[in-house]
Amino acid sequence: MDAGYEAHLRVGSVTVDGRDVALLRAVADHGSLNAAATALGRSYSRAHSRLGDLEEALGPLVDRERGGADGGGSRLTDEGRALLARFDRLAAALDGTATTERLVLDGTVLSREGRVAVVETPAGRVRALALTDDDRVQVSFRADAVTLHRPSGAPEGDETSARNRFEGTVTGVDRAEAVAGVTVDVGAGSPLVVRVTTDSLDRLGVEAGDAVVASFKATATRATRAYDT
Amino acid sequence: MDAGYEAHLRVGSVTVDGRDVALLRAVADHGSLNAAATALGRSYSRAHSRLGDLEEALGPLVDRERGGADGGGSRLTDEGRALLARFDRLAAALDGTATTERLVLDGTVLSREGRVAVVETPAGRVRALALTDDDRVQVSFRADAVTLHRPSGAPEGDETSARNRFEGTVTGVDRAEAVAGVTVDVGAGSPLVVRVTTDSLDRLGVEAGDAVVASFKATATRATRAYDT
DNA sequence: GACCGTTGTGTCGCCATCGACACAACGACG
DNA sequence: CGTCGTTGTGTCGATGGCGACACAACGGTC
Repeated sequence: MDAGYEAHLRVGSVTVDGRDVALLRAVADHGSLNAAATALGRSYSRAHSRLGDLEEALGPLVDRERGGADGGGSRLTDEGRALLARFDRLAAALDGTATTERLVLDGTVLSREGRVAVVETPAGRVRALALTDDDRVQVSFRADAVTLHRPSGAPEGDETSARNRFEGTVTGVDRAEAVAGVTVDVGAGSPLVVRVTTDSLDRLGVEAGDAVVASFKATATRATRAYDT
Repeated sequence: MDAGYEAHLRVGSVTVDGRDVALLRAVADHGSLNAAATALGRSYSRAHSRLGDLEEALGPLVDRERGGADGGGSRLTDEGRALLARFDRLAAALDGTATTERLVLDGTVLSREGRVAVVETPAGRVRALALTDDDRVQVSFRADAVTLHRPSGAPEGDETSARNRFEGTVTGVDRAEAVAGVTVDVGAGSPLVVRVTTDSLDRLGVEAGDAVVASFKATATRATRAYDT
């Protein structure tokens, strides 16, 4: 069971999705809407009308020329390129969250203050952004939202804004291409996985068996409904 | 122009989306598939067949009983509840990234090592996960991925895994319900926004005009194509 | 002036999806 | 044994989206 998403940008009445972006990108690559549509296996007429709808809401996205020795063609405007960049950033952000592993802890809410809740979990107390009013929750946060520290250099509460902290021992290091996964036993049922660059890993000098401190921000952790019973 | 997404979980041949989850949730609330379908304005027959497709791929999701004084009814199985919890976590994660503001910096890649690139930006050098082979990139990261430090307590390079760091001065603090947005001038065109709990803010004692250090992890920052000309 | 590959329109029909509807089976309860 | 509100099926028609296709307009080039 793997997680996925479909990104879109909503502007006024239209929502531009990955399909639209693929079309624009193909226009940029092929130099004509006709070639772009056929390259994507789509009909020109549909692509044309869709592009018209997009431009009605977003302003000119492509410069079009017709006639001439080569028959004409279409190229992206600056706005069109900006839209591609914007969508790429959104896709990058979403892709990161859909594919990045998360640590999930069962817990119960002890207190709330606005959207911030203090949750008791097997690994300790955690502050999280609560998205439910239930008190039985699951607390989760991303593997790349956790920063590792040596116990000696771990920050005290008053000096940093990352006040969720677990102390634990490293159980394994999985080095991949420039990025490593460090698994830390923090006393919970499942281990905490932290994504770190291999570079950082070497500087920290962390190995299996070492004691480390893992810290992460309350605003980066979420509490959702547990749905038990 | 606001960003959005459509979450789904892919299992084998079916993809369960928000519509399916809404149906399951309605079943849990109303105690029968019939009531759930009508409550959602959907036809029973379609809801029934869709549920059958889901269960064919996922195993039993609802306990169904027919007959009896009350005519019978349906209730979620443990697997069904687990699916709801799983989807809620995914939705929470995606919702966080789609709505959380990001700082975007234009930059050029100086060097690469695997997927990790060193990028020169107006605010300084940054390590990021590169999603493109282009050298003209935009570096972006989430407002809740940045941790603030007092200059005195800011960690040195060897003691933490968060090695991207900007020094700057606070230009404003926007307190909302339990969460505050701190804007920091880091020398780039647009200011850096950091999401912090008001509690952390008070502990740090940060006010406008103060010098602070902002740190964030390379694995939490992305480099995407800039698309200029 | 003919040619060519575009852009710009409109129409037609296919196909998937979904609501609407009809009807059998079920089983506890009065 | 009849009643009732379910579950379990199937069919029909409306709707929307999209490909396929046809055809005019355009404007450099040969």
